[in-house]
Amino acid sequence: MVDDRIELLKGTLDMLILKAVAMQPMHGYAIALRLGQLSRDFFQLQQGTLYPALHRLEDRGLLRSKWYESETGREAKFYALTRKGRRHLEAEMYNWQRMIKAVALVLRAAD
Amino acid sequence: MVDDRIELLKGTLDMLILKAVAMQPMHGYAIALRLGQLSRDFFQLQQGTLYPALHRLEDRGLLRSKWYESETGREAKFYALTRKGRRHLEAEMYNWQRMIKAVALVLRAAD
DNA sequence: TCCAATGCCTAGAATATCTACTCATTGAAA
DNA sequence: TTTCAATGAGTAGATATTCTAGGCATTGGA
Repeated sequence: MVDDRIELLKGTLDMLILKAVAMQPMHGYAIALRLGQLSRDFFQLQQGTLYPALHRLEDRGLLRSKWYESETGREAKFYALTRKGRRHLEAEMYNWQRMIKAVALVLRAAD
Repeated sequence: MVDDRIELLKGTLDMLILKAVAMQPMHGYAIALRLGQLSRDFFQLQQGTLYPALHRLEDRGLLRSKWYESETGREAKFYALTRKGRRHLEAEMYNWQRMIKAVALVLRAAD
C-alpha cells in the first residue's frame, strides 16, 4: 500500500487565508476560489479545512467578519483583516521566508 | 497574551531527516546536530520530536537501523536510507518545491 | 565529586488537517 | 417542472505532527 497522500498545506493555511483577505475582504467561498486561482490550482481548500480555519482566525482576533450581500445577491460572511491580523501576516511571511531558506540550506547540502 | 510560538517544521521533518541520512548514515543525535549546523541553527530538533520521527520512518520502511560504535566509542543506532526511503525523499523534495512555488504565487499577488 | 555532553527513549497534550457529511438557496438545463 | 450544479456556511470525528517534559545510562573532565 503506497502512501500517495500529498501534504499540501504544511501549516501555511493561516498565512494564505490572511494574505487573501489582505488583498480585499472576502467571504470563505471566495477565499477558496481565490487561492485556487492564484496557485494555479495547487491549493484546493476543502470546506472542512477552510471554515474551521476561519473560525480559528476570528477567535484569535486576526480576522473580523460581517454578513453582507455577495456578488451574486446572496448573503455571505465577509472576513476582513484586523490590525493584529495584519501584523500577524507580516510575521508569518517573514518566518516563512526564513524557514524555506533554512530548508534550502539543508536540501542543497552536498556532503 | 501574545502567541509567540514559531512553527518551525511545517511538516518538513521527515524530508530533513531523510536528507541528512542520505548524505551518510547517522545516528539520531548526530542528525539533530547536523540539521542544526546546516540550517545555521534554525532547526533545533527536540528529542521528543526526533526519535518518534525516526521510529515512524523506520516503521514505514524508509529507514533501516543498526547499532554500531559511534565516533566517541559508544553504542549508537545508525540509520540508513532504504531504496524506498530514497524514492520517498525525492518525491518529498519535488512536492516541497512545487509547494513553495505555489505559496510564492499567492504571497506575491498584488491585487 | 559533580556536571556537561553523548545517546536513547516515552507519555501526554495541543494543533492542524482531512474525510465525510449536513443544510439551504439559486438559476439554468432537460 | 424537475433536477442538478454552483453558491454559501457549517460540524463531527479521525489521524498525524509536533511540543513539553520528563526518564535512563555512560563518559570525561574540571
